[in-house]
Amino acid sequence: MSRRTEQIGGTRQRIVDAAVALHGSVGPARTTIAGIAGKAGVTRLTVYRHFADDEALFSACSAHWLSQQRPPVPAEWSRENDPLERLRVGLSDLYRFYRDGEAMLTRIYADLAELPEAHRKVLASRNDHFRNVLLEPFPEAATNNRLRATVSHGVSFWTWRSLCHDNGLSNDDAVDIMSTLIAAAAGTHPSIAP
Amino acid sequence: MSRRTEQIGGTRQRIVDAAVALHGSVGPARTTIAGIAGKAGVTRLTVYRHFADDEALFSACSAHWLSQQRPPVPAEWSRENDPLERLRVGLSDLYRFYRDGEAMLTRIYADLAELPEAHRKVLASRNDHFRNVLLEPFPEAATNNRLRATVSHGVSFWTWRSLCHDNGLSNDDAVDIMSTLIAAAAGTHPSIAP
DNA sequence: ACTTGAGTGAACAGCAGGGTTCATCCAAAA
DNA sequence: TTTTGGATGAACCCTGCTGTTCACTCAAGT
Repeated sequence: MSRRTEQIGGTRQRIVDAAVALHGSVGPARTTIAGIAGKAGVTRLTVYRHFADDEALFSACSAHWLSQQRPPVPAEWSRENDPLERLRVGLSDLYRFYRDGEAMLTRIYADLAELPEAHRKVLASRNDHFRNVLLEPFPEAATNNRLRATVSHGVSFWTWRSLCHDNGLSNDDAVDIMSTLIAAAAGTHPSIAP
Repeated sequence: MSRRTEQIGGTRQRIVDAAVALHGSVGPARTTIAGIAGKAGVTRLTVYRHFADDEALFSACSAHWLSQQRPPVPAEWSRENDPLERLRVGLSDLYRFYRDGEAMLTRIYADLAELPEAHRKVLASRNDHFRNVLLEPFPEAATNNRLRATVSHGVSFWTWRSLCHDNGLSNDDAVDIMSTLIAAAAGTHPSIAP
C-alpha cells in the first residue's frame, strides 16, 4: 500500500505544483483547470477528482507555497519593547518575506477580489495583526489615527512593492524610510538612519 | 441635419455613459459589450457600429470621464519654488483628484494590466511627470535615490487609497504625512504640521 | 414623395471555460 | 490470480462572450 499511495500523492503533488506555478505567473484569476491539468501532465478529470472545488485546490496551493517560504514571525518582534526598534525588526522581517515571495504575492494581492472569501479574510487579518504588534509599544497607539494609518500603510505589500520593486530601493532603505515616517506620525522626530 | 446628428450623438453618448458607469463599478476588465448595450438601451450591434474596437470605446470613455473631473494641474504647482511648499500644493491637488475620482480610479488601476497598451503608457508617464515636477526644486533630486522613490510613492494612487480610503485619514492628514516622509528622505526634518 | 442610414431583431459561427458521465486501461495490493 | 481504484480518453451539456451577416423598420433630411 506504500508505493500505491506514493504514486497517488505524486500525482496530487504535480497538480499542486502546476497550480502554484500558474498562480505565481499568470495569477489565480487567470489560472484555469485546463491549464493546471496541462502543466501537470494529467487530464482535467484527474484534477476534479483530487480537489472537490476551487477552494480546496487553492488551500492546498497556499499551504504548499507557504511551506517553502520563511514567513514573518511577529511573535519574535514582540521581544523588542522599544517602539522604533520593534518597528525596524518587524518591517525588516516582513519586507524580507515580501521580497522573497514577490512574484507570488504580487499576483495574489492583484487578484485578491477573485479569491475565496475565507482566504481574503485571512490575509486581511494577518496584516491587521502585524499592524497591532508594531503599534503596541507606542503609548499613543490607541488615540493617534495617523499613527495607526501609517503603520497599516507600512505593513502593506503594495507599499513595499512601490518602494523596492518599482523604484529600486533596498529593503534597508525601505525600512528606514517607513520607520522614519511612522516615527514622525507618532510625534517623535528622530534623525533618518544612515 | 441638426436633429438627426443630435439623435446620433445622443445614442453615442448613452453608450459612453453606460460604459463609464460599468468601468467605474465592475471595472474595465469585467465590462462586456453586451453589458454596455444593455445599460445603454441599445443592441450590441449598435455599439459595434459606433466604436470599431475596444480601444476606441475606451478612449471615448476616458475622455468623457476626464471632462467631468477636475484633473490635477502640475503646471500650477511649478509656481511654488520652495520644495516643501510645492509638495504640499501638489499633493493636495493630486489627492483631491484621487478622492473625487476614487471609484473609477480604483477600478482603472486594478485592471491596469487589461487596459490597451497606449493608455497604460499615458498613466505611467503622467505619474512620472507629477514626480518630476515635485522633485525639481529639491537640490539633491538627481542624486538621492530615496528621495526619488519616496516622491514616486507619494504620487501613487494606491498610496492615497491606503492612507485615506483603507485607513480613514483626511486628505490633509495624508498630505502632511507624505510631505513629512519626503522631507525626511530629502534630509531635512521639519516638524509635523498640526 | 423619396432617399438615406441609424438602429433593430434574429440568427449564425466561434472560442474558452466549467462541470459531468461512461467505458476502459493498468498497475499495485490482496 | 483476482480485485481494486487511480487515471484516462472521449464524449457530452452548459454558460458567457466575441464578432458578423441579413433583412427590416422608421424617421430625419432632401
